[in-house]
Amino acid sequence: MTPRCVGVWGKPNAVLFPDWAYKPAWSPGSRQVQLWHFLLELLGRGEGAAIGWGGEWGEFVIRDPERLARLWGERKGKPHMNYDKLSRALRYYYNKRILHKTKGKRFTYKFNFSKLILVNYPGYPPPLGYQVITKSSPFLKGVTMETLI
DNA sequence: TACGGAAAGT
DNA sequence: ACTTTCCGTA
Repeated sequence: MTPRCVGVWGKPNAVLFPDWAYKPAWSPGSRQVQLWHFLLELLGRGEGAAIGWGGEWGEFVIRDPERLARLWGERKGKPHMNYDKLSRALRYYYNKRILHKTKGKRFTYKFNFSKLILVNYPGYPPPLGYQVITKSSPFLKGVTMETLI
């Protein structure tokens, strides 16, 4: 099992999550990408046209909602995807504690990284050019690994 | 813009 | 299970 996806919080710092994050429990063989994986992919690539990190830890801003929806639709083979429907999927993340809304800030949401288990996966090297988060990573600002998990 | 119920799709 | 689709409501 290797880490499959990389999200970046201000290069060169990186966030890894393991292979099993792609697999819904009901379907061990499924590799269907989930929306929050996709968002972290785009954020990690620093492709700032559609989406970018916000000012706080885990916060992100959708800069071009319909463009983001189009990209998501392409990934999932849903040509009629739009922001209305994508945002409904984001709202389903509220109860699951994967995301919450940054109230008062347009198109701004925030990852609940503590729930996402976005910590380094011990025993595996980071992809080239990336750095694994550790307890002492300065941008964690005093948040411990135990807190994140 | 944003929310969340309801039902359908994969 | 995780959306996608649709839509009434605030």
